[in-house]
Amino acid sequence: MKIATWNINGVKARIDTALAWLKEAEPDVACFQEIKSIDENFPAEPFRELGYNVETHGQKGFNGVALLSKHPFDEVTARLPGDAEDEQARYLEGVICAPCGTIRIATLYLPNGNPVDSPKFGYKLAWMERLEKHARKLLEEEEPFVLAGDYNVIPEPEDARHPDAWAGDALFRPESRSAFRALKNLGLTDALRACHGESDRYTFWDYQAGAWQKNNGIRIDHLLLSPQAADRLRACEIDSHVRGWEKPSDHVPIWIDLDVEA
DNA sequence: ATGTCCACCGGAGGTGGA
Repeated sequence: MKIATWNINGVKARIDTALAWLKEAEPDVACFQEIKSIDENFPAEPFRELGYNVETHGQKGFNGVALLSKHPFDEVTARLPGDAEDEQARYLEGVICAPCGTIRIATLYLPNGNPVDSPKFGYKLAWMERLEKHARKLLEEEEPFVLAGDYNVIPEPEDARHPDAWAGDALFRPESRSAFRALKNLGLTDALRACHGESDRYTFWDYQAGAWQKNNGIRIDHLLLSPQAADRLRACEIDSHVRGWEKPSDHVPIWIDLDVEA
């Protein structure tokens, strides 16, 4: 079963690119972030024509996440628990019913957190604490699950081409990295690092200053796996070539292959 | 030397967000 995640940076602007990639990659499940659309305006039909069931949790103008699955959904839940006041559309979790069994998959768009001297950084860290608490609860079930998305965290220096340039940025602040480590220390597996030890594997290249051409990238899109999912991890790859397409997102898809019959 | 892009509002380009 192939599960992918991709910050598409606007579904309206990216519809052709997204459809082209889905046709090429043929994931069973795709997690999208930054759809920048309300649910009513999400162009679900072209995705349905490719055989996907579509679930969205959007808001006007920015943020917004979506789940696409070739298998039917069961108990889809929007919003990360822990703050009833949080109106930002950043989390959608669904249980997928595949012939071989069920798997829980979340699409998440973790707050950027910049500038760090603003309330945005506190919001990011609070959101990460809520995510840890929620993951802790999911782990009690001892079932396969995947937390996939744009974490807006550079976990280690080797996850940036120029780590020094990110010193002080919310994506690389010790507090953000520590919160990401805390998540992993619950017993979750960073799929890319489980499959590839070497550096120079990035998922984001800024639109500015020729970052893609210079390979000035960072790794901020991650799939964290429960032990029951990690046991079945066969592969994890980054579709970097998509960054070189016409009208690209600044992020590229990253996917895993799990050893379960799709 | 940010050298960019997206969406909103409103009906041209400024603004917020990344």
